[in-house]
Amino acid sequence: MQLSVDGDAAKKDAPISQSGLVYEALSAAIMKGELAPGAKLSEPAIAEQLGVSRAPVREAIRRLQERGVVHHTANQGARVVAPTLEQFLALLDVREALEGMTSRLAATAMSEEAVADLRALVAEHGTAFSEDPTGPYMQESRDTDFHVRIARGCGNPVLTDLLCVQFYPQLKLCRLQHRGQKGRGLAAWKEHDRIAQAIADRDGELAELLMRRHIRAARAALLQSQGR
Amino acid sequence: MQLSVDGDAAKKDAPISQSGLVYEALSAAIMKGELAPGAKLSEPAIAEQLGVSRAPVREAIRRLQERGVVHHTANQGARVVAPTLEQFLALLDVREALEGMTSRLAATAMSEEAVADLRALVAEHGTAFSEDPTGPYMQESRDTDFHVRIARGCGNPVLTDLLCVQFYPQLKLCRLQHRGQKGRGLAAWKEHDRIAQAIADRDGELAELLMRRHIRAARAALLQSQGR
DNA sequence: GATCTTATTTGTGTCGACACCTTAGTGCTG
DNA sequence: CAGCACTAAGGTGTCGACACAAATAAGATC
Repeated sequence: MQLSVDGDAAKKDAPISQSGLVYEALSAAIMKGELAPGAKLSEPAIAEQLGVSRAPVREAIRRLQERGVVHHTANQGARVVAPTLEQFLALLDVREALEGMTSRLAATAMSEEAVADLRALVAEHGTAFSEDPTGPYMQESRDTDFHVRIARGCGNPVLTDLLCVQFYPQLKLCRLQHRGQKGRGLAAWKEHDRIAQAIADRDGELAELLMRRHIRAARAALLQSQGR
Repeated sequence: MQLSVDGDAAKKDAPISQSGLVYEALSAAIMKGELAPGAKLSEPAIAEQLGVSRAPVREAIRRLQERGVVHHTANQGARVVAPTLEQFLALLDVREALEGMTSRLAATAMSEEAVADLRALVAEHGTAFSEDPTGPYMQESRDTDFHVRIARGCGNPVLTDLLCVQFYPQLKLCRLQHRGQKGRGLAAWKEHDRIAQAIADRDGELAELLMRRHIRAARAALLQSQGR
Protein backbone atom coordinates (compact mmCIF):
# COMPACT_ATOMS: atom_id res chain seq x y z
CA MET A 1 0.00 0.00 0.00
CA GLN A 2 1.32 3.39 -0.97
CA LEU A 3 -0.62 6.37 0.22
CA SER A 4 -0.03 9.98 -0.65
CA VAL A 5 -1.78 13.16 0.31
CA ASP A 6 -0.52 15.40 -2.46
CA GLY A 7 -1.69 13.25 -5.40
CA ASP A 8 -4.65 14.50 -7.37
CA ALA A 9 -6.55 15.50 -4.29
CA ALA A 10 -6.38 19.19 -5.18
CA LYS A 11 -8.50 18.82 -8.26
CA LYS A 12 -11.61 20.59 -7.08
CA ASP A 13 -12.19 21.96 -3.62
CA ALA A 14 -8.97 21.30 -1.79
CA PRO A 15 -9.75 20.28 1.77
CA ILE A 16 -7.75 22.43 4.15
CA SER A 17 -8.24 20.13 7.09
CA GLN A 18 -5.96 17.17 7.62
CA SER A 19 -8.87 14.82 8.00
CA GLY A 20 -9.97 15.92 4.54
CA LEU A 21 -6.57 15.09 3.14
CA VAL A 22 -6.59 11.69 4.78
CA TYR A 23 -10.08 11.08 3.48
CA GLU A 24 -9.05 11.94 -0.06
CA ALA A 25 -5.97 9.75 0.18
CA LEU A 26 -7.85 6.76 1.57
CA SER A 27 -10.74 7.18 -0.82
CA ALA A 28 -8.39 7.34 -3.81
CA ALA A 29 -6.45 4.31 -2.57
CA ILE A 30 -9.62 2.29 -2.17
CA MET A 31 -11.08 3.30 -5.51
CA LYS A 32 -7.83 2.58 -7.29
CA GLY A 33 -7.73 -0.84 -5.69
CA GLU A 34 -4.56 -0.21 -3.74
CA LEU A 35 -6.54 -0.89 -0.63
CA ALA A 36 -8.26 -4.10 -1.67
CA PRO A 37 -11.74 -5.00 -0.46
CA GLY A 38 -11.45 -6.77 2.87
CA ALA A 39 -8.20 -5.03 3.74
CA LYS A 40 -7.89 -3.77 7.27
CA LEU A 41 -7.39 -0.08 7.92
CA SER A 42 -4.85 0.24 10.68
CA GLU A 43 -5.07 3.66 12.23
CA PRO A 44 -1.46 3.88 13.42
CA ALA A 45 -0.09 2.64 10.09
CA ILE A 46 -2.11 5.13 8.06
CA ALA A 47 -1.31 7.93 10.46
CA GLU A 48 2.40 7.29 10.15
CA GLN A 49 2.33 6.94 6.36
CA LEU A 50 0.54 10.24 5.97
CA GLY A 51 2.47 11.98 8.70
CA VAL A 52 -0.53 12.90 10.82
CA SER A 53 -1.97 11.88 14.14
CA ARG A 54 -4.60 9.21 14.62
CA ALA A 55 -7.41 11.72 15.18
CA PRO A 56 -7.80 12.84 11.55
CA VAL A 57 -7.43 9.23 10.46
CA ARG A 58 -10.34 8.23 12.65
CA GLU A 59 -12.30 11.15 11.27
CA ALA A 60 -11.58 10.09 7.70
CA ILE A 61 -12.52 6.48 8.38
CA ARG A 62 -15.79 7.68 9.82
CA ARG A 63 -16.52 9.61 6.65
CA LEU A 64 -15.70 6.55 4.58
CA GLN A 65 -18.06 4.52 6.69
CA GLU A 66 -20.73 7.12 6.03
CA ARG A 67 -20.22 6.49 2.32
CA GLY A 68 -20.55 2.79 2.95
CA VAL A 69 -17.14 1.84 1.59
CA VAL A 70 -15.66 0.70 4.88
CA HIS A 71 -17.21 -1.22 7.72
CA HIS A 72 -16.32 -0.68 11.33
CA THR A 73 -16.72 -3.18 14.14
CA ALA A 74 -16.21 -2.42 17.80
CA ASN A 75 -12.73 -3.03 19.16
CA GLN A 76 -11.82 -4.61 15.88
CA GLY A 77 -11.15 -1.72 13.57
CA ALA A 78 -12.33 -0.86 10.09
CA ARG A 79 -12.08 -2.92 6.93
CA VAL A 80 -12.77 -2.07 3.32
CA VAL A 81 -16.12 -3.64 2.54
CA ALA A 82 -15.97 -6.69 0.30
CA PRO A 83 -19.42 -6.83 -1.26
CA THR A 84 -20.62 -10.26 -2.23
CA LEU A 85 -22.32 -10.75 -5.57
CA GLU A 86 -25.64 -10.99 -3.74
CA GLN A 87 -25.08 -7.61 -2.12
CA PHE A 88 -24.08 -6.16 -5.47
CA LEU A 89 -27.31 -7.44 -6.98
CA ALA A 90 -29.35 -6.15 -4.05
CA LEU A 91 -27.75 -2.75 -4.50
CA LEU A 92 -28.64 -2.75 -8.20
CA ASP A 93 -32.24 -3.69 -7.42
CA VAL A 94 -32.65 -0.71 -5.15
CA ARG A 95 -30.78 1.45 -7.59
CA GLU A 96 -33.25 0.52 -10.31
CA ALA A 97 -36.12 1.86 -8.23
CA LEU A 98 -34.29 5.01 -7.19
CA GLU A 99 -32.87 5.94 -10.56
CA GLY A 100 -36.11 5.11 -12.28
CA MET A 101 -37.78 7.66 -10.06
CA THR A 102 -34.89 10.06 -10.60
CA SER A 103 -35.25 9.91 -14.38
CA ARG A 104 -38.97 10.43 -14.20
CA LEU A 105 -38.53 13.51 -12.04
CA ALA A 106 -35.61 14.82 -14.07
CA ALA A 107 -37.73 14.79 -17.21
CA THR A 108 -39.89 17.42 -15.57
CA ALA A 109 -37.47 19.24 -13.30
CA MET A 110 -34.29 19.62 -15.35
CA SER A 111 -33.69 23.01 -16.89
CA GLU A 112 -33.32 23.33 -20.63
CA GLU A 113 -29.70 24.19 -20.09
CA ALA A 114 -29.06 21.11 -17.99
CA VAL A 115 -30.78 18.93 -20.58
CA ALA A 116 -28.60 20.43 -23.30
CA ASP A 117 -25.52 19.72 -21.22
CA LEU A 118 -26.63 16.15 -20.68
CA ARG A 119 -27.15 15.57 -24.38
CA ALA A 120 -23.81 17.18 -25.15
CA LEU A 121 -22.18 14.82 -22.68
CA VAL A 122 -23.74 11.80 -24.34
CA ALA A 123 -22.72 13.08 -27.76
CA GLU A 124 -19.17 13.53 -26.55
CA HIS A 125 -19.12 9.98 -25.26
CA GLY A 126 -20.37 8.84 -28.64
CA THR A 127 -17.54 10.45 -30.55
CA ALA A 128 -15.05 9.11 -28.05
CA PHE A 129 -16.47 5.65 -28.63
CA SER A 130 -16.13 5.82 -32.38
CA GLU A 131 -12.43 6.45 -31.85
CA ASP A 132 -11.81 3.84 -29.20
CA PRO A 133 -14.64 1.29 -29.01
CA THR A 134 -13.24 -0.33 -25.88
CA GLY A 135 -12.42 1.79 -22.88
CA PRO A 136 -13.61 0.05 -19.75
CA TYR A 137 -12.34 2.41 -17.10
CA MET A 138 -13.07 5.55 -19.03
CA GLN A 139 -16.50 4.20 -19.75
CA GLU A 140 -17.12 3.74 -16.06
CA SER A 141 -16.11 7.31 -15.43
CA ARG A 142 -18.44 8.46 -18.20
CA ASP A 143 -21.23 6.27 -16.91
CA THR A 144 -20.91 7.82 -13.47
CA ASP A 145 -20.91 11.28 -14.99
CA PHE A 146 -24.10 10.58 -16.87
CA HIS A 147 -25.97 9.23 -13.89
CA VAL A 148 -24.71 11.94 -11.58
CA ARG A 149 -26.05 14.62 -13.88
CA ILE A 150 -29.50 13.11 -13.86
CA ALA A 151 -29.36 12.66 -10.10
CA ARG A 152 -28.47 16.32 -9.74
CA GLY A 153 -31.28 17.39 -12.02
CA CYS A 154 -34.15 15.48 -10.45
CA GLY A 155 -35.08 18.28 -8.08
CA ASN A 156 -35.34 16.04 -5.03
CA PRO A 157 -32.34 16.74 -2.79
CA VAL A 158 -32.91 13.59 -0.74
CA LEU A 159 -32.69 11.49 -3.86
CA THR A 160 -29.67 13.35 -5.18
CA ASP A 161 -27.75 12.93 -1.95
CA LEU A 162 -28.69 9.31 -1.56
CA LEU A 163 -27.40 8.42 -5.00
CA CYS A 164 -24.29 10.58 -5.12
CA VAL A 165 -23.14 10.11 -1.55
CA GLN A 166 -24.04 6.52 -0.89
CA PHE A 167 -24.89 4.52 -3.95
CA TYR A 168 -22.28 5.63 -6.46
CA PRO A 169 -19.28 5.10 -4.19
CA GLN A 170 -20.57 1.68 -3.19
CA LEU A 171 -21.25 0.81 -6.81
CA LYS A 172 -17.74 1.76 -7.74
CA LEU A 173 -16.43 -0.53 -5.06
CA CYS A 174 -18.68 -3.35 -6.22
CA ARG A 175 -17.45 -2.97 -9.77
CA LEU A 176 -13.92 -3.03 -8.47
CA GLN A 177 -14.41 -6.41 -6.90
CA HIS A 178 -16.68 -8.00 -9.49
CA ARG A 179 -15.08 -7.08 -12.76
CA GLY A 180 -16.49 -8.20 -16.04
CA GLN A 181 -19.23 -6.95 -18.31
CA LYS A 182 -16.93 -6.62 -21.28
CA GLY A 183 -18.38 -5.06 -24.38
CA ARG A 184 -21.40 -3.52 -22.75
CA GLY A 185 -19.94 -0.07 -23.30
CA LEU A 186 -21.56 0.56 -26.64
CA ALA A 187 -24.92 -0.85 -25.61
CA ALA A 188 -24.83 1.26 -22.45
CA TRP A 189 -24.08 4.34 -24.50
CA LYS A 190 -27.05 3.71 -26.75
CA GLU A 191 -29.26 3.33 -23.69
CA HIS A 192 -27.88 6.55 -22.26
CA ASP A 193 -28.70 8.28 -25.52
CA ARG A 194 -32.29 7.10 -25.45
CA ILE A 195 -32.72 8.12 -21.82
CA ALA A 196 -31.33 11.57 -22.53
CA GLN A 197 -33.67 11.88 -25.46
CA ALA A 198 -36.67 10.92 -23.34
CA ILE A 199 -35.70 13.51 -20.77
CA ALA A 200 -35.27 16.11 -23.51
CA ASP A 201 -38.76 15.20 -24.72
CA ARG A 202 -40.01 15.71 -21.17
CA ASP A 203 -41.37 12.19 -21.21
CA GLY A 204 -40.91 11.13 -17.62
CA GLU A 205 -42.74 7.84 -17.97
CA LEU A 206 -40.51 6.75 -20.83
CA ALA A 207 -37.38 8.01 -19.10
CA GLU A 208 -38.18 5.88 -16.06
CA LEU A 209 -38.87 2.84 -18.19
CA LEU A 210 -35.63 3.22 -20.13
CA MET A 211 -33.55 3.87 -17.05
CA ARG A 212 -34.95 0.82 -15.26
CA ARG A 213 -34.29 -1.27 -18.33
CA HIS A 214 -30.78 0.17 -18.53
CA ILE A 215 -29.96 -0.86 -14.99
CA ARG A 216 -31.61 -4.25 -15.38
CA ALA A 217 -29.47 -4.82 -18.48
CA ALA A 218 -26.34 -3.99 -16.52
CA ARG A 219 -27.50 -6.37 -13.82
CA ALA A 220 -28.10 -9.13 -16.32
CA ALA A 221 -24.68 -8.59 -17.88
CA LEU A 222 -23.14 -8.82 -14.44
CA LEU A 223 -24.95 -12.07 -13.70
CA GLN A 224 -23.83 -13.54 -16.98
CA SER A 225 -20.21 -12.48 -16.58
CA GLN A 226 -20.16 -13.89 -13.07
CA GLY A 227 -21.32 -17.23 -14.39
CA ARG A 228 -24.76 -17.75 -12.98
CA MET B 1 -31.12 20.37 28.18
CA GLN B 2 -30.80 17.50 30.57
CA LEU B 3 -28.84 14.53 29.38
CA SER B 4 -28.43 11.23 31.11
CA VAL B 5 -26.61 8.07 30.24
CA ASP B 6 -28.44 5.65 32.48
CA GLY B 7 -31.99 6.31 31.22
CA ASP B 8 -33.59 3.59 29.14
CA ALA B 9 -30.45 2.95 27.17
CA ALA B 10 -30.03 -0.54 28.57
CA LYS B 11 -33.22 -1.87 27.02
CA LYS B 12 -31.70 -4.12 24.41
CA ASP B 13 -28.02 -4.50 23.66
CA ALA B 14 -26.31 -2.27 26.17
CA PRO B 15 -23.36 -0.53 24.54
CA ILE B 16 -20.26 -1.11 26.59
CA SER B 17 -18.30 1.69 25.04
CA GLN B 18 -18.65 5.25 26.24
CA SER B 19 -19.27 6.52 22.75
CA GLY B 20 -22.23 4.16 22.60
CA LEU B 21 -23.61 5.60 25.81
CA VAL B 22 -23.19 9.14 24.55
CA TYR B 23 -24.85 8.15 21.30
CA GLU B 24 -27.82 6.69 23.10
CA ALA B 25 -28.12 9.73 25.34
CA LEU B 26 -27.94 12.20 22.48
CA SER B 27 -30.24 10.17 20.29
CA ALA B 28 -32.83 9.93 23.04
CA ALA B 29 -32.54 13.64 23.80
CA ILE B 30 -33.07 14.53 20.16
CA MET B 31 -35.97 12.18 19.64
CA LYS B 32 -37.67 13.37 22.81
CA GLY B 33 -37.29 16.93 21.63
CA GLU B 34 -35.03 17.99 24.47
CA LEU B 35 -32.45 18.85 21.86
CA ALA B 36 -34.59 20.89 19.50
CA PRO B 37 -34.01 20.90 15.76
CA GLY B 38 -31.44 23.54 14.94
CA ALA B 39 -29.83 23.33 18.36
CA LYS B 40 -26.07 23.33 18.44
CA LEU B 41 -24.20 20.36 19.85
CA SER B 42 -21.33 21.73 21.88
CA GLU B 43 -18.76 19.04 22.38
CA PRO B 44 -17.31 20.38 25.65
CA ALA B 45 -20.75 20.96 27.14
CA ILE B 46 -21.99 17.48 26.30
CA ALA B 47 -18.75 15.92 27.45
CA GLU B 48 -19.00 17.62 30.82
CA GLN B 49 -22.68 16.81 31.29
CA LEU B 50 -22.09 13.13 30.63
CA GLY B 51 -18.79 13.01 32.49
CA VAL B 52 -16.71 11.83 29.57
CA SER B 53 -14.01 13.25 27.35
CA ARG B 54 -14.62 14.92 24.03
CA ALA B 55 -13.45 11.91 22.02
CA PRO B 56 -16.51 9.70 22.60
CA VAL B 57 -18.72 12.74 22.08
CA ARG B 58 -17.17 13.32 18.68
CA GLU B 59 -17.65 9.66 17.90
CA ALA B 60 -21.31 9.79 18.89
CA ILE B 61 -21.93 12.92 16.84
CA ARG B 62 -20.40 11.18 13.86
CA ARG B 63 -22.80 8.30 14.27
CA LEU B 64 -25.71 10.70 14.51
CA GLN B 65 -24.55 12.37 11.33
CA GLU B 66 -24.50 8.97 9.68
CA ARG B 67 -28.16 8.61 10.60
CA GLY B 68 -28.82 12.01 9.13
CA VAL B 69 -30.18 13.58 12.30
CA VAL B 70 -27.35 16.06 12.81
CA HIS B 71 -25.41 18.08 10.32
CA HIS B 72 -21.79 18.94 10.70
CA THR B 73 -19.98 21.88 9.10
CA ALA B 74 -16.24 22.43 9.21
CA ASN B 75 -14.95 24.53 12.08
CA GLN B 76 -18.51 25.30 12.99
CA GLY B 77 -19.70 22.27 14.88
CA ALA B 78 -22.75 20.07 14.60
CA ARG B 79 -26.38 21.08 14.80
CA VAL B 80 -29.54 19.02 15.00
CA VAL B 81 -31.01 19.11 11.52
CA ALA B 82 -34.12 21.25 11.16
CA PRO B 83 -35.86 19.78 8.13
CA THR B 84 -37.98 22.19 6.17
CA LEU B 85 -41.40 21.12 4.99
CA GLU B 86 -39.99 20.76 1.49
CA GLN B 87 -37.30 18.37 2.73
CA PHE B 88 -39.92 16.42 4.65
CA LEU B 89 -41.98 16.08 1.49
CA ALA B 90 -38.94 15.11 -0.55
CA LEU B 91 -38.15 12.43 2.02
CA LEU B 92 -41.69 11.09 1.80
CA ASP B 93 -41.50 10.97 -1.98
CA VAL B 94 -38.41 8.80 -1.89
CA ARG B 95 -39.90 6.77 0.91
CA GLU B 96 -42.92 6.02 -1.23
CA ALA B 97 -40.73 4.49 -3.90
CA LEU B 98 -38.60 2.55 -1.45
CA GLU B 99 -41.37 1.20 0.73
CA GLY B 100 -43.49 0.39 -2.27
CA MET B 101 -40.67 -1.80 -3.49
CA THR B 102 -40.21 -3.18 0.01
CA SER B 103 -43.84 -4.24 0.27
CA ARG B 104 -43.75 -5.89 -3.12
CA LEU B 105 -40.67 -7.89 -2.18
CA ALA B 106 -41.96 -8.69 1.30
CA ALA B 107 -45.08 -10.28 -0.18
CA THR B 108 -42.82 -12.87 -1.73
CA ALA B 109 -39.93 -13.07 0.69
CA MET B 110 -41.52 -12.97 4.14
CA SER B 111 -41.82 -16.25 5.95
CA GLU B 112 -45.24 -17.50 7.01
CA GLU B 113 -44.20 -16.95 10.58
CA ALA B 114 -43.17 -13.35 9.94
CA VAL B 115 -46.44 -12.70 8.12
CA ALA B 116 -48.37 -14.12 11.04
CA ASP B 117 -46.41 -11.88 13.41
CA LEU B 118 -47.15 -8.88 11.25
CA ARG B 119 -50.86 -9.58 11.20
CA ALA B 120 -50.84 -10.16 14.95
CA LEU B 121 -49.17 -6.80 15.39
CA VAL B 122 -51.82 -5.07 13.32
CA ALA B 123 -54.57 -6.85 15.22
CA GLU B 124 -53.03 -5.78 18.50
CA HIS B 125 -52.97 -2.19 17.32
CA GLY B 126 -56.63 -2.54 16.36
CA THR B 127 -57.69 -3.62 19.84
CA ALA B 128 -55.59 -0.87 21.36
CA PHE B 129 -57.37 1.59 19.12
CA SER B 130 -60.84 0.47 20.15
CA GLU B 131 -59.88 1.24 23.74
CA ASP B 132 -58.16 4.56 23.12
CA PRO B 133 -58.99 6.00 19.69
CA THR B 134 -56.47 8.79 20.04
CA GLY B 135 -52.88 8.01 20.93
CA PRO B 136 -50.56 10.11 18.82
CA TYR B 137 -47.22 9.11 20.22
CA MET B 138 -48.10 5.50 20.74
CA GLN B 139 -49.44 5.43 17.21
CA GLU B 140 -46.17 6.74 15.88
CA SER B 141 -44.33 4.01 17.72
CA ARG B 142 -46.75 1.44 16.33
CA ASP B 143 -46.44 2.88 12.85
CA THR B 144 -42.67 2.58 13.03
CA ASP B 145 -42.97 -0.98 14.28
CA PHE B 146 -45.19 -1.94 11.37
CA HIS B 147 -42.97 -0.46 8.74
CA VAL B 148 -39.81 -1.83 10.31
CA ARG B 149 -41.19 -5.35 10.21
CA ILE B 150 -41.91 -5.10 6.51
CA ALA B 151 -38.50 -3.57 5.88
CA ARG B 152 -36.90 -6.47 7.72
CA GLY B 153 -38.90 -9.01 5.75
CA CYS B 154 -38.24 -7.77 2.25
CA GLY B 155 -35.15 -9.91 1.78
CA ASN B 156 -33.01 -7.11 0.38
CA PRO B 157 -30.47 -6.09 3.02
CA VAL B 158 -29.62 -2.85 1.23
CA LEU B 159 -33.23 -1.80 1.36
CA THR B 160 -33.65 -2.87 4.97
CA ASP B 161 -30.61 -0.94 6.10
CA LEU B 162 -31.49 2.14 4.11
CA LEU B 163 -34.94 2.36 5.65
CA CYS B 164 -34.13 1.40 9.24
CA VAL B 165 -30.84 3.23 9.59
CA GLN B 166 -31.45 6.37 7.56
CA PHE B 167 -35.05 7.00 6.72
CA TYR B 168 -36.87 6.14 9.92
CA PRO B 169 -34.70 8.25 12.23
CA GLN B 170 -34.96 11.18 9.84
CA LEU B 171 -38.71 10.72 9.57
CA LYS B 172 -39.03 10.72 13.32
CA LEU B 173 -37.16 14.00 13.42
CA CYS B 174 -39.33 15.46 10.69
CA ARG B 175 -42.49 14.50 12.56
CA LEU B 176 -41.02 16.07 15.65
CA GLN B 177 -40.69 19.41 13.95
CA HIS B 178 -43.79 19.33 11.79
CA ARG B 179 -46.47 18.09 14.12
CA GLY B 180 -50.04 17.71 13.06
CA GLN B 181 -51.94 15.02 11.19
CA LYS B 182 -54.46 14.61 13.96
CA GLY B 183 -56.98 11.87 13.55
CA ARG B 184 -55.17 9.94 10.86
CA GLY B 185 -54.46 7.17 13.32
CA LEU B 186 -57.53 5.09 12.53
CA ALA B 187 -57.23 5.57 8.78
CA ALA B 188 -53.57 4.62 8.95
CA TRP B 189 -54.42 1.48 10.88
CA LYS B 190 -56.96 0.44 8.27
CA GLU B 191 -54.35 0.95 5.59
CA HIS B 192 -51.86 -1.09 7.57
CA ASP B 193 -54.42 -3.85 7.84
CA ARG B 194 -54.99 -3.95 4.10
CA ILE B 195 -51.27 -3.96 3.39
CA ALA B 196 -50.71 -6.82 5.82
CA GLN B 197 -53.53 -8.71 4.18
CA ALA B 198 -52.07 -8.21 0.71
CA ILE B 199 -48.71 -9.49 1.95
CA ALA B 200 -50.42 -12.47 3.56
CA ASP B 201 -52.10 -13.15 0.22
CA ARG B 202 -48.66 -12.99 -1.42
CA ASP B 203 -49.97 -10.28 -3.70
CA GLY B 204 -46.89 -8.13 -4.18
CA GLU B 205 -48.42 -5.88 -6.79
CA LEU B 206 -51.32 -4.98 -4.53
CA ALA B 207 -49.06 -4.59 -1.50
CA GLU B 208 -46.95 -2.07 -3.37
CA LEU B 209 -49.99 -0.17 -4.54
CA LEU B 210 -51.49 -0.01 -1.06
CA MET B 211 -48.21 0.98 0.57
CA ARG B 212 -47.61 3.77 -1.92
CA ARG B 213 -51.15 4.98 -1.39
CA HIS B 214 -50.64 4.77 2.37
CA ILE B 215 -47.59 6.98 2.25
CA ARG B 216 -49.17 9.39 -0.21
CA ALA B 217 -52.13 9.72 2.15
CA ALA B 218 -49.79 10.55 5.02
CA ARG B 219 -48.10 13.09 2.78
CA ALA B 220 -51.40 14.67 1.84
CA ALA B 221 -52.45 14.83 5.49
CA LEU B 222 -49.18 16.54 6.28
CA LEU B 223 -49.68 19.09 3.53
CA GLN B 224 -53.18 19.83 4.71
CA SER B 225 -52.20 20.16 8.36
CA GLN B 226 -49.34 22.47 7.42
CA GLY B 227 -51.79 24.70 5.58
CA ARG B 228 -50.90 24.46 1.95
C1' DG C 1 3.79 -33.70 17.54
C1' DA C 2 -0.62 -31.43 18.61
C1' DT C 3 -3.22 -28.66 21.69
C1' DC C 4 -4.14 -25.71 25.39
C1' DT C 5 -2.34 -22.01 28.15
C1' DT C 6 0.12 -17.95 28.68
C1' DA C 7 2.85 -13.84 27.45
C1' DT C 8 3.65 -10.41 23.99
C1' DT C 9 2.36 -7.26 20.77
C1' DT C 10 -0.50 -4.75 18.10
C1' DG C 11 -4.51 -1.75 17.95
C1' DT C 12 -8.58 0.52 19.45
C1' DG C 13 -10.98 3.50 22.95
C1' DT C 14 -10.31 7.30 25.72
C1' DC C 15 -8.10 11.14 27.89
C1' DG C 16 -6.07 15.84 28.67
C1' DA C 17 -3.82 19.63 26.33
C1' DC C 18 -2.68 22.97 22.80
C1' DA C 19 -3.25 25.63 18.24
C1' DC C 20 -6.20 27.77 15.04
C1' DC C 21 -10.62 29.35 13.67
C1' DT C 22 -15.15 31.48 14.57
C1' DT C 23 -17.89 34.37 16.93
C1' DA C 24 -19.32 37.71 20.26
C1' DG C 25 -18.24 41.63 22.89
C1' DT C 26 -15.70 45.94 23.48
C1' DG C 27 -13.42 50.08 22.45
C1' DC C 28 -11.97 53.39 19.03
C1' DT C 29 -12.66 56.42 15.20
C1' DG C 30 -15.15 59.21 11.88
C1' DC D 1 -24.32 58.00 17.13
C1' DA D 2 -22.97 54.64 13.58
C1' DG D 3 -19.47 51.82 11.68
C1' DC D 4 -15.20 49.46 11.95
C1' DA D 5 -11.11 47.39 14.09
C1' DC D 6 -9.57 44.91 17.86
C1' DT D 7 -9.69 41.95 21.66
C1' DA D 8 -11.47 38.15 24.29
C1' DA D 9 -14.03 34.07 24.84
C1' DG D 10 -15.64 29.79 23.32
C1' DG D 11 -15.19 25.83 20.20
C1' DT D 12 -13.31 22.79 16.88
C1' DG D 13 -9.17 20.37 14.87
C1' DT D 14 -5.24 18.01 16.10
C1' DC D 15 -1.76 15.96 18.95
C1' DG D 16 0.70 12.66 22.09
C1' DA D 17 -0.07 9.32 25.71
C1' DC D 18 -2.23 5.76 28.43
C1' DA D 19 -5.64 1.82 29.56
C1' DC D 20 -7.89 -1.98 27.97
C1' DA D 21 -9.14 -5.46 24.54
C1' DA D 22 -7.99 -8.48 20.72
C1' DA D 23 -5.00 -11.04 17.84
C1' DT D 24 -0.71 -13.27 17.68
C1' DA D 25 3.33 -15.76 19.05
C1' DA D 26 5.77 -18.49 22.33
C1' DG D 27 5.92 -22.01 25.74
C1' DA D 28 4.42 -25.89 28.49
C1' DT D 29 1.76 -29.97 28.97
C1' DC D 30 -0.33 -34.18 27.39
